[in-house]
Amino acid sequence: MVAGETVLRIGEAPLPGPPARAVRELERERPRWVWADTRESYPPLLTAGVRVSRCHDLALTEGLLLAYEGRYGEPRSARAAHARLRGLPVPDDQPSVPGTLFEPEPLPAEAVAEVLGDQLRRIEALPDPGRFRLLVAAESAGALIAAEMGHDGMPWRRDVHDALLTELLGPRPVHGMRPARLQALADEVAAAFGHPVNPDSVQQLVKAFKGAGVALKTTRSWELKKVDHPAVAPLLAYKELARLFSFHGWAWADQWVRGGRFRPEYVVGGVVSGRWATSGGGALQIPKVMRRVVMADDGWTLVVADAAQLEPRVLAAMAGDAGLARAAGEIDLYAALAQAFGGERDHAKIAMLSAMYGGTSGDAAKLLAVMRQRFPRAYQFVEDAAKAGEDGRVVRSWLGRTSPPPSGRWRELVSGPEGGRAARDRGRFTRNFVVQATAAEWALALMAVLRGMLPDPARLVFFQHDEVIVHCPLDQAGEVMAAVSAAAAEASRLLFGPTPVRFPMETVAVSCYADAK
DNA sequence: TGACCAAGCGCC
DNA sequence: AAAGGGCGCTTGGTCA
Repeated sequence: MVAGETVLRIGEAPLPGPPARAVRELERERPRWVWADTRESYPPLLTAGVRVSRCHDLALTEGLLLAYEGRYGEPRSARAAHARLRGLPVPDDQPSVPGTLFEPEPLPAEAVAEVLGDQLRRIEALPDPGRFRLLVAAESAGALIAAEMGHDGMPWRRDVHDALLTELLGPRPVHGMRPARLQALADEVAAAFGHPVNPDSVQQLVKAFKGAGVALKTTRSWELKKVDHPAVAPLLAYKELARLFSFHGWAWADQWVRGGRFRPEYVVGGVVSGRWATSGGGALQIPKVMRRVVMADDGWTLVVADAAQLEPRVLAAMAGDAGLARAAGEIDLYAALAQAFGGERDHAKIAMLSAMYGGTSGDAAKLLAVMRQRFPRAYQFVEDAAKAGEDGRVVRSWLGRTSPPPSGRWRELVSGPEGGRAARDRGRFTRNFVVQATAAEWALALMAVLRGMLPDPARLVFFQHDEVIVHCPLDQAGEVMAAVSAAAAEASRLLFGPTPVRFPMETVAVSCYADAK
C-alpha cells in the first residue's frame, strides 16, 4: 500500500524511500496495492514512469459498501471510513482538486490497513461476497485505467481540429468575438425578424417569434423545425455551430489538448449506475463530427471496439430467460427475435427497449404484451425492478451496486396528488438501473481484462460506456483485436459464468476514429 | 460581483 | 426511424 512517503504491503513492515522506486521494485510480484484514493496516489507514479497491475481503492469500495448497507450519502473517503471506525468526527468528502487549497496529511499506513480489514469483513458479510469482490476489483481497475488514460491521453490532431473549425466557422476570432460564419447566421436571423435578436437568448427568441405571429413554448430544435418562418433555417444552423464553437472550439482545445493528446478527467463511478462521468473536457460528449480529429500517430493505429447490443444481452444473461438467451447467442439479437414479433426486427427492438426503459409510446404496449408472453422471465425481471422503484425500495446490479434510495422530497411527492407520476418516474429509473448498471460492470470487466492483455506499448486511450479505443503500433493491430475479443468472452464468464449469451464486439483498426463504423 | 437555475443539446 | 434513462457543459438570466 502507498500512503505518502510510506510504502508497504499487507503483512509487511513499512518500507522507506521514494514511493515510485519502491513500488516499481515490489510490482514485480504483482501485488494488489491498497490505497486511500487512486486519484491521489497513482498519477505521481505514472509521472515517474511506474504502472501497477492491480489495486484496491478504499474510497470507491467504501462508496459501494455504504450504498449497499443503506448508508447512501455518508462520506466515503478512506479518512472518513477510518474516523467512523475510531468513533471520531467524520470529515466531509473533499472535492478532489489536487494541489489546491490544502493537501491533507496522507493517511498513515496503519489506518489504511485498518480500513481495508473493515471493508473485507463487511464484504464477507454480504449475501454474495464473490460478486461484490469482483465489483470492487473492476471498479478499482477502472480507477487505474482512468488515471492512465488521463496520463496518456487520446491522440488529438490540433491542426486537423483547427482546419475543421475554420471550415465550419471561419478563422479563429479574437477573444470575445463570434466567428465570421456564426456572425453571418446571427445577422440572417436578425434580418428575418427585422430587428436585432440574440440567438443565444431563449427569451429574446420566443419574444421575436411571438412578434412574428408564431407562438413557441420552447426553442428546441425539433420544435423549431415545425415552424414556417425565414428565421428558422439560419437559427438552426447557428445553434449547431455555436455549440461546436463554445463546447469544442479553440478555447476548449487550449485547455484540454497538449502535446497532441486530449487529456480528459474521468470520474470513475461518477454516474449512480456506475457509468463513468467526466469532470472536465467533456470526453463523453464529443460530437461525432469531431471524430476525424482523432488520428493515430504515424506507424500506429486505433483499434476501435464497440459492444453490440450490450444492454439486451445483459438482461438476457441476468434474467436467465432461456428464449431470450438463445437469441442473445446470435450476432444480431434483434434479428433473432424477429420471428417472435411477427417477423419484424424493428418490433423486437422496440419491445426490448421499452421493457428496459419503461417506454409507453406508440406500439410499445402491444409489443410488451408479446414480450411478456414469449420471454416471461426477462419481462418479469425488469417489471420487478420497476415495482421496487415505485414502492420506494432500492435495486441492485448483478454484482451488487445499489441504486440511490428515494429522497425525502420524493416520499412527500408520492403521497400527494401527483404521486402516481413520481412513482412511475422512479419505476422507470430503477427499471433502467438494473440493466444499465450491470452493463457498466460488464464494460469495466472487459476493460480490466483487456488492459492486462495488451502488449507494450499499446494503450487504452478512450472509453465511452460500451466502446473502447486502443492506440497501438500497426503491427500489433491483429494481436490487440484478438485481445478485445478474448476480453469480451472473459468478461461475460466473470460476470455470468456459463451462459449461452454472447457479447460480440464490433472491432476495427483505423487510422482515424471517423473511419470506424 | 458571484452563486445559482433553467434551457438546450451533445454522447451512450 | 423512433422509444428511455443517465450524464456534462455553456449561456443567459435572476437574485442577493
